[in-house]
Amino acid sequence: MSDATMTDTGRNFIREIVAADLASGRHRTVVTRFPPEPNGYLHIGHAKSICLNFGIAQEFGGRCHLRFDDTNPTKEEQEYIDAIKRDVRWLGFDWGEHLHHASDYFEQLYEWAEYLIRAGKAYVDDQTHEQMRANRGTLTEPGKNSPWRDRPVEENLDLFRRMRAGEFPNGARVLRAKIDMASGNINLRDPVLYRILHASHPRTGTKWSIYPSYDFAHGQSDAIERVTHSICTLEFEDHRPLYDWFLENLPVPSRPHQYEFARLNITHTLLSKRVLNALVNGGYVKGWDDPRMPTIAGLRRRGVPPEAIRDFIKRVGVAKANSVVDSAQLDFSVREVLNRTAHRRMAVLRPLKVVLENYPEGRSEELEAANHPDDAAAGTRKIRFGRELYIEADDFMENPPKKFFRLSPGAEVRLRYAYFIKCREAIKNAAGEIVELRCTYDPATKGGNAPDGRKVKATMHWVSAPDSVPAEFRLYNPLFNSPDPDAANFAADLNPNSLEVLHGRVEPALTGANSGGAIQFERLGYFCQDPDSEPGKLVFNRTVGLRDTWAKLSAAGG
RNA sequence: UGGGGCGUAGCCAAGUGGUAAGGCAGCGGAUUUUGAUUCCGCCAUUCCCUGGUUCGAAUCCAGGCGCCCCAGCCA
Repeated sequence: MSDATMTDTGRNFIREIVAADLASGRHRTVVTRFPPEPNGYLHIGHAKSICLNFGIAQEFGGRCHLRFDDTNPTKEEQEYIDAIKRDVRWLGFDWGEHLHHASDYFEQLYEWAEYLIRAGKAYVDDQTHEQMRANRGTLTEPGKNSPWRDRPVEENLDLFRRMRAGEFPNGARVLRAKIDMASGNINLRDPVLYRILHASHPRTGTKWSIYPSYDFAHGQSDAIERVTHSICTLEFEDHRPLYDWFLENLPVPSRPHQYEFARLNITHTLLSKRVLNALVNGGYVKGWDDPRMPTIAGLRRRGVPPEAIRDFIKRVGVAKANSVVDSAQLDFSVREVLNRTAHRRMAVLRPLKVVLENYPEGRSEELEAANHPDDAAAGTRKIRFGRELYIEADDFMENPPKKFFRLSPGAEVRLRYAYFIKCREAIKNAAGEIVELRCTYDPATKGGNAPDGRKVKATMHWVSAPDSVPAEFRLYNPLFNSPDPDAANFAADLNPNSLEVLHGRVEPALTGANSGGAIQFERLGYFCQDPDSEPGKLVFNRTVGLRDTWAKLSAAGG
């Protein structure tokens, strides 16, 4: 199934705007852009913007640019630029020739700043940071004009050029637009266009000692690139009048328009670069790609396929209402893709030894197992069966409750692809813990069917004791205890049990065969071999579990 | 009487004057060599509230209420 044939439930009002603009002839081709600031790794919230921007361009035969909004060199790093490019590609999108940077336009932006000065629409302000803040007014009171607001054009030009030349220290002066200090929209109270920053930029080095603000760079960059639809999140709604003001007062080559949508929120997940940064720097996780992280890199390492992320984004829709999507929704999309594609293998997370007393010692045999129950093309593999096996400890209960239909004393179950077995006795150690099961097998049931037609209620997974290999299983729980943690004190909501490590066993067929995609350990869920595990050591990250109605029944006490 | 947005089921989300789509979650049931998958069925007499207009309102009008964003020389 391709993305196009997947259920697309959510409405997307932006797609409708684009379709209407194309139909009316307002635009001949649609041009969008994904404009990250390279100050951190991309997370699944960014995936919404990426899928939206690239998706719309794709759908309408237009193009989508990748543009780094690199106007603040104090926060930006090359590592992030590289990671962002890698993640966008991995998600399945291609910007073609259109890799751009706001810094590509620094010279043009500077010229436009002088243009505004000459038009009497911008001025150099000598006020201190504190004075500016004090004169900005409040949410309910208007601001006051700066004493420097009516400085002559020539003086503004001279000062601005000297700012560029690096004559003044950080913070000494700024260039401001002359709009309206009494506006109800605070963005229009003479916003800052340029500030002095003696900092080295990842791309322009030390060439500049002044840098444009987001507001002065964004819309003009869109115009230079002939972006038609500049799609951003809701918090920029207030900036739209300013975005438009620049485009109307500058000789820009095209007239883009800004549209806003609600950002993505997911339960048990914090999607803010500030918090993710703190998690990495505070050592709460191993890095930006820790499988517990909601970053694209973390999800990838966990084994989430890009198709699942695209499907998830498509399902949640694009609207303007603030919302929090249930993480079960993401799990569903992951399972949806993995169920179709992941090969099946058997494994035990908590091994319990089973000895088949009537199976001849020293003998073993080879059985055939399907790699995928619904896809014969996935082929089969051979697995070894013998007298000593391991089953999942959870699959045995000495005193089973009603409706437990796996192994218990006297009960008969099927070992998948193998034989029916019956439990005779549970052996315990001095502490009273069950350490081994003595069972018998029915040789007539080879392959898993009884010639006399008798049925069993359960089919269990297993591995051969001598032939299986040890493996480490990492089970990831939500990083946060609270469904909706407070970003202000995320540390208080951190879940100390976000990582659980188990030492179990897997089929040897797994060794080396699994680099890349996730596999399903039958009944245990989907796992991905950790790309960073030591050579020769098998480490599996749990991508997502299976729906487990038995777990629900027992949790409910049923 | 600062400005800008948003309120449809437990969670997302369509619907824009003709009698409440779809998905997730949940709940029943069938099939099943994964308690998975798949398949069937159920799940809003009502759309934040109150009035009004209309034959007819989630949709239009008026007035309320609630939530989010904005006072960086961050983006």
